[in-house]
Amino acid sequence: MGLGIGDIQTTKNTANLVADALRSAIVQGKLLSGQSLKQDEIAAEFKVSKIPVREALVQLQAEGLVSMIPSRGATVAELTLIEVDEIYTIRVAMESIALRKAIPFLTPKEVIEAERILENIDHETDMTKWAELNWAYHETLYRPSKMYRLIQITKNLHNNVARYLLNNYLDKTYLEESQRQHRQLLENCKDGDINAAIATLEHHLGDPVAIFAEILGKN
Amino acid sequence: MGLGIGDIQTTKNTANLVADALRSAIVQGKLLSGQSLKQDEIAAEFKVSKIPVREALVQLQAEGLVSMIPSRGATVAELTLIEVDEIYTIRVAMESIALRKAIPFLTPKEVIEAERILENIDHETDMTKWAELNWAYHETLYRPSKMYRLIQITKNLHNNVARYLLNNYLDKTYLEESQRQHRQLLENCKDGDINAAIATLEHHLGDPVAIFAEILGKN
DNA sequence: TTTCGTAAAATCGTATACGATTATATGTTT
DNA sequence: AAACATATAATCGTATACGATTTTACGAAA
Repeated sequence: MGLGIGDIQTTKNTANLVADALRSAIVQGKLLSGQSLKQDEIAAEFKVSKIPVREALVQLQAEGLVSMIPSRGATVAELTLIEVDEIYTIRVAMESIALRKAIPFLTPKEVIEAERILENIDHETDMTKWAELNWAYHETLYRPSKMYRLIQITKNLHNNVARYLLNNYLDKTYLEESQRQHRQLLENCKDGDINAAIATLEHHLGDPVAIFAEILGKN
Repeated sequence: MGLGIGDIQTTKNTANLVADALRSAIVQGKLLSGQSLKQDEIAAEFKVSKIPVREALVQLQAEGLVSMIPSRGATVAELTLIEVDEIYTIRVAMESIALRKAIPFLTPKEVIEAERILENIDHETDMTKWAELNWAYHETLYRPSKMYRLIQITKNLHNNVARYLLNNYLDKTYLEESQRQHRQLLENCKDGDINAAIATLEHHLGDPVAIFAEILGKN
């Protein structure tokens, strides 16, 4: 049956809940890159034993958010600019595939949902929620592709760069430009213009990389 | 520091070893799709407790090889043909990126290694080892790209379809054709002809999908 | 026979405990 | 003071134990 976003998620076990909490903290930048993640500390914080904490860390390591070295512990994964660039390169390819496949199957349902999310983004001031809405918007456009694996991989990559975005990048000028691009992308999708949509997406995902490179150049 | 194939892997813990063993068994088809993976059984088999077994299962779930439902256990992940198709679509995109980035940095070292692997494939009769060598060949060509995340993701995808390949697909005709394509790809790479290399790769990765679709049509 | 309910068995989930490994502190020698 | 050795503390890794959940077996009722 595979993955699939619509899968019935029964109840989560403790490890899943811990992983969710740690993932949020990392993506939001509350846990900084390189910071050590001590099993006992985390276990105490969540009032659980180390067993589910270890499982959560293994999960997050697989997602690229945590680095683990046997017997030496876990840390919040660090990202070099080269890796950020790699991630955006992968994202452009993956999300282009998703768009190409999804656009012919896009229905008013997704369009309306996307528009609703864009309005929420307009009024959102909390950057953490902004990042969540940002991904929710993109995923809405990709979902009709039914390429759930691709979407999951891309979401992980998005989580990995979200920290960079939130810490180094977001100013009002960018946020407005980002929204303009979101709206243009949605227009392209509504028109069924796949090539235009992909071009807009490439532009949209290229901007952050350009700015990161500039930041790097200054140091 | 990130992932990176060259990372110093200190000693592996028990969970890593169990994950390695289970991964091999799944990729080789010794554990069949849908088969349940009981923690106590696996723990007894490897003469360890359930704790590292659970961590191994979480790891393999993240790789897409295992499905887990809380309180109900783990099974070897099943793959629909639609998912196999999705995986090959992603692989073509990812490996094209890797080739494009790698070819300008390809050195005689990788060329010689790739040729050596191809000779080994010629003489390999064990299909399990054939699959390993097959990936080793591809990875050799991608490594100069230094896109270690992309390579890791792609390797996982390869592992996911290897079962299909090994069970439904491999006959002498295909193996010979596959090797012809491998050698053509290597020539394209040596020539520095990126577009030709990508075209060969697309053809190489398209063949299995076509055959799978044919199998599906019969059922 | 089928359906339902209940009891028993199997299996999962995790807290506790303790040995193993690594990191840190302290003192000694050069 | 710097380098090394040793002792101590901190942390990781996992076996054991036991409660919780799910599955299975079995008998009663429809």
